[in-house]
Amino acid sequence: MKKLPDKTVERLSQYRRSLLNCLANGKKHIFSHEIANLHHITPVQVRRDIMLIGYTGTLRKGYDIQELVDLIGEIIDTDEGQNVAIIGIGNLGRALVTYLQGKRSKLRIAAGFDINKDKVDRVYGGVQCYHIDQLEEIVKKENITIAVITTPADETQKISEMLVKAGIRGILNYTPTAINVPDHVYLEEYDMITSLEKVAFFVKKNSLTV
Amino acid sequence: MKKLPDKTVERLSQYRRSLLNCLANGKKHIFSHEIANLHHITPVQVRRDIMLIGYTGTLRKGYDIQELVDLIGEIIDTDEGQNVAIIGIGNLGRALVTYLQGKRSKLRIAAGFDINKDKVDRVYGGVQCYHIDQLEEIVKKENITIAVITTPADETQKISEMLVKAGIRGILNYTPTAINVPDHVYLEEYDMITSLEKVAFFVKKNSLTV
DNA sequence: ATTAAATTGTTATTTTATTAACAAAATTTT
DNA sequence: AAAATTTTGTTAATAAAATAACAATTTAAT
Ligand SMILES: NC(=O)c1ccc[n+]([C@@H]2O[C@H](COP(=O)([O-])OP(=O)(O)OC[C@H]3O[C@@H](n4cnc5c(N)ncnc54)[C@H](O)[C@@H]3O)[C@@H](O)[C@H]2O)c1
Ligand SMILES: NC(=O)c1ccc[n+]([C@@H]2O[C@H](COP(=O)([O-])OP(=O)(O)OC[C@H]3O[C@@H](n4cnc5c(N)ncnc54)[C@H](O)[C@@H]3O)[C@@H](O)[C@H]2O)c1
Repeated sequence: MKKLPDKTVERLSQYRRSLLNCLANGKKHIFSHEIANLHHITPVQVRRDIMLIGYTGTLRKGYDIQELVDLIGEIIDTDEGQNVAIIGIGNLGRALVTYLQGKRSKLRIAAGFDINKDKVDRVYGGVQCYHIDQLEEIVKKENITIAVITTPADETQKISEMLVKAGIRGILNYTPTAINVPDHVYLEEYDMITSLEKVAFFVKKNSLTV
Repeated sequence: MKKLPDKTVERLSQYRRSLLNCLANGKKHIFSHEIANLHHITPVQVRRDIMLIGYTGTLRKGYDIQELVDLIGEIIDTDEGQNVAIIGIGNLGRALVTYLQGKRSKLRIAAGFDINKDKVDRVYGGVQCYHIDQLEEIVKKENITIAVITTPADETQKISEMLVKAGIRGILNYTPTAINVPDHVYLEEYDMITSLEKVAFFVKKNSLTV
């Protein structure tokens, strides 16, 4: 398959989320404009994305939801699934563990890591918390490929180096400190303040233009 | 000023975050390539963004950090600041309150809302939690313009309608249920699973192409 | 049986975003 | 003093993403 646009990959994940929801409600088929409505985009965008992954719906019935879900799975997921570690079992880390665990069959939260004695060796939302010193050992043992960083900001760079050294292949960084990783490690960073400030900016703009 | 590209607005927020950090470390000036390194982008992108907001650095010294921070503030913030409500004081809501409160002088977390008797009338991270029935009253009293939704997913649509009715101007939705709002309300949605799946996809892709 | 309506799939066009190119100015080196 | 270097600011070019246009097909309506 030819290279999928980044934005298409993102949207496929979003489509699957709502498609799974439809399935849960007993819905079997869906039209491009229905998907579009669920995601604030145009039906053409939806059809184009679906075209790019080589799926074909049926005229008048639309897309078979289960087939589409399966195909998106083939694109995003690996057969065996990937194991994920949460680094820093604080407020956000714990919230994430409970949110993510069990949500996707091919993403397993395999371990948490912390430095605080009170947290180490406890279980949070079904996930074992290890001491950060055991990172490399557990990453290897559990075949963890992805890490989510939710430690204090000033630990971020150090943690990211440990993760790279341990052989992690992808990092999702929720701390406000940007990090640098080698090319073979995929990095995604997100800061909630930026989302909030984006909202603030457009609210301000709208009030001015009205 | 002419319309700023969406992406520029996002980056300005990110620049400010790291610039504030530089200031805190006593740094006074910064070059475009330094900002670029902190955000995994090119120096040209940085200069272009800064050009768009009409700021001019000095050759050989770069940008005056304080001036740049102030100017970004003039763009993103309002003079009086905006008040924010967090709807749903669960795991994520509480994490957010403690994270956001006091981080930006022009964004004040003015109230939390929940439906659970145990949470109502308590204070979390300095923020008073009210019953959701008091939404409209408090939104008006505290002049709240922005809401962050962190309730269970099946409450999302109902909550968003209440928010619109209460006069909220911008919504940041962290639940996995997309919502629909009128044009005059700015909506931003984010799902952590999509970020995680994006990482998963690119990790998979990288392992294949190596 | 014909026409109209709905819907997909795909190419073409437009818009938005990023990157490249380079002139201008300040500083440093020779 | 002249040449080289560094860095900004801006326009031009390219790339990526979104939208529009429309043919093709199926079903429904007349
Ligand atoms: N709370 C939020 O909603 C939120 C939102 C966005 C970003 N963040 C960021 O996420 C990070 C975590 O936020 P939080 O509110 O959960 O903070 P927190 O203090 O509650 O949690 C941090 C956890 O990391 C652990 N830790 C510290 N050093 C460590 C190390 N070297 N190795 C492993 N674990 C270590 C601490 O023991 C603690 O359990 C912060 O950087 C924060 O800025 C938080
Ligand atoms: N926990 C995470 O890291 C995470 C990450 C991404 C998204 N989310 C989403 O964020 C939402 C909250 O997650 P959580 O883990 O904090 O859940 P939670 O159950 O801990 O918190 C939900 C809170 O909302 C309150 N609530 C319920 N109905 C309400 C109503 N009608 N009005 C006001 N408050 C109401 C509940 O009393 C509870 O306090 C969920 O939709 C979840 O899918 C969570």
